[in-house]
Amino acid sequence: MRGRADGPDADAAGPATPAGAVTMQTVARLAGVSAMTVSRALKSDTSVSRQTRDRVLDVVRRVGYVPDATARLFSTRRSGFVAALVPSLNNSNFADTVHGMSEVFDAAGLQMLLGDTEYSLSREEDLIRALLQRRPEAVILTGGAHSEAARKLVAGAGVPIVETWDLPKNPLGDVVGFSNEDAGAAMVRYLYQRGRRRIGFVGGKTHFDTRGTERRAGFRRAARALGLPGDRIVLAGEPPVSMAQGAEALEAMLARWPDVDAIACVSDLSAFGVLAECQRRGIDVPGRIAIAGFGDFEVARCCHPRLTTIAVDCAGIGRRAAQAALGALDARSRNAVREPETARIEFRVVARETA
Amino acid sequence: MRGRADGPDADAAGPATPAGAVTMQTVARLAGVSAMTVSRALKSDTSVSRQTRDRVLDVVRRVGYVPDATARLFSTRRSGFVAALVPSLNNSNFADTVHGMSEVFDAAGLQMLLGDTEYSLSREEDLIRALLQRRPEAVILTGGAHSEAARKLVAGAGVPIVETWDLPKNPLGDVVGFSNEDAGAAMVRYLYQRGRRRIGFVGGKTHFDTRGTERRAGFRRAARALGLPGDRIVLAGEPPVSMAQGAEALEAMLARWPDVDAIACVSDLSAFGVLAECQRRGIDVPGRIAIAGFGDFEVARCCHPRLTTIAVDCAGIGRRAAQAALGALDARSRNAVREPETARIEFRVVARETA
DNA sequence: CTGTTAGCGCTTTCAT
DNA sequence: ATGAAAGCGCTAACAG
Repeated sequence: MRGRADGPDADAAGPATPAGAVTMQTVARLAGVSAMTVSRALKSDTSVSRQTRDRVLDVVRRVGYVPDATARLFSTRRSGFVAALVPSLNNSNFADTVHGMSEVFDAAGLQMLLGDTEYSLSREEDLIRALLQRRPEAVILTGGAHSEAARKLVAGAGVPIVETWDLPKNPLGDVVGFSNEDAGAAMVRYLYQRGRRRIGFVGGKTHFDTRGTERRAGFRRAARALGLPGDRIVLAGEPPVSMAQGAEALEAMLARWPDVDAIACVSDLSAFGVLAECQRRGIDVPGRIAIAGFGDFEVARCCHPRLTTIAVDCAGIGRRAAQAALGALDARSRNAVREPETARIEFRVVARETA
Repeated sequence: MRGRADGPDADAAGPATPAGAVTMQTVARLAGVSAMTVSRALKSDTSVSRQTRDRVLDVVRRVGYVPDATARLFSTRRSGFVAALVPSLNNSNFADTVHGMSEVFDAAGLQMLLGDTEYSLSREEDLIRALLQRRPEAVILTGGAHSEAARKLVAGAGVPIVETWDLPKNPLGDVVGFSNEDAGAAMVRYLYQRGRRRIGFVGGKTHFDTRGTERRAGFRRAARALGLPGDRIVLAGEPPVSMAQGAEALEAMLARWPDVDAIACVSDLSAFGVLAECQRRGIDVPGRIAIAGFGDFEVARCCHPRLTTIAVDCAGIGRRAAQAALGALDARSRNAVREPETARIEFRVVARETA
């Protein structure tokens, strides 16, 4: 029990540490030492006698004392937090990236404060505003597109910034990403190589998903460079484009360009939707239409036929982003100069059965 | 700019609020008022003259002052945090639940501290230990199975606790869930109704995924009650069971029980794996084998043929769990008594094309 | 080895 | 309408 003393009335707001809760003082009193000694005993400071430490730790166990990280970090003028924003937590690619980050940050004793921008720049700005009030020691953003206000906010926070999943023109700090445009182009070239000449693209409607937009731009550029039509583009809806929207996009694509012989999709989710819809309509894949996705989602590896896609080391992006943040933090603590770096992550076309 | 004064040396740990950063004091000085007045102006306290407020807010904007939530909440003896643990963030069902929670908590001005237990009770315990140091104002756990130490820890924190996605025998506080055993049983009865008599089950190996284990128990119970064999169970690997493991499980199932005419799976992911493998082998679904999943994942709604499954309102679980936490917090703040409640969430069999 | 003092940035409370 | 003092739980720095 945290042993809230039975004070007359509870705090109005439901305090996390109600008056009368066990604090370091309580432990100190019970152990007959000063708070400072408790503090030292807790951090295995060698300058506490074995005897004293044992006595203190015993009390700690008995009363179930849990140190208050907020107070500790506050007094240290640190927050122990890192803020990380992703377009969606309900997306296996970003979930993997978050997982990669948390591995590294956990080991460094930093807590992650997660935000889900829902592919909206204004929501990103709001989240940044809210999260900065927690004084994160570093901020990790997805992509390079941010509102002007958001850029000012994070830049003004004076903490390391890492942008991921993209190669921004004007980075705010470190970058761990890859060129989504190149990825889009690579897929077109792959399809060309496989003999496809009438290639379409299925993507998201708006520019909020800048990565998707860039893949589309890469599609167009590469198609034209190869002398293919680059205008066979179906915008399937707001990002993130779902499987169902992929299915609908097939319909739209066939209505407008019935002779399409390959469809590159902004993600495996929409690609799988296209595939399923082809199966429903009895369209042979890849016989009549080849399909390609992006992201190497689990479904792409498992479905039948297996989806050709582009694989990126999502968790690796997260780990490297976290390491970059730690590197910047470390340089700062050593008062060293450290130029922000851009790490280009590999992507590769994974040839499977649909294209 | 947070305007770090050019102090001689930065703090050793890369402080979130380095000495010399803009604080309320700075703003106060620049506006020629006391910190207290700044504080009031910021919270639109009416007891500040329009003039003064404007002047203060002007300075705030000019220097880009961002209030320090840690300090504010610390002084209020609150944390503004809610801790939420899920078995996996990379699982659309739980991601939806988290999303539902964050909707409600955002509106209440509470920040979520997320933890990913990776289906491990010991990791759950570690996470609880770590998160409690942040003094969350409420704790939301998935399921009712926790280590003894974990139970003690959260119970001792003296904050509202909500358990989700299950109906624990000995709840720690509020519950928002459903009987996974009933869900497993319901699917068997559905398959029976559709004429299936040789039903198998594909699930996870260990007991860490208690929800999966319960669905399996429900399968067995219902099968026996109907006079069917209840032992056709393939354990496909550690939870969460992947699509690929589902595919492997089909092989194992057919090797041992070649006449199986229906396969109920612990989740849509494994079910989809089974489906894809059937397609690969030219096994007619549902002609020769019916397949059923759980969770109504996106892939289940979109694949071909569409997966029969069990749907749960995942986001709703999150919202209701958050509301329960807020309810408990509110009662506490009003010093009212409030008995923890158990909310039974509906689930329903969604009949589609695979069964 | 242990204790004392001061203070982190903010708000609550009481004065003015 | 505004300010001054005290303190939230903890630790850095210095004393002993």
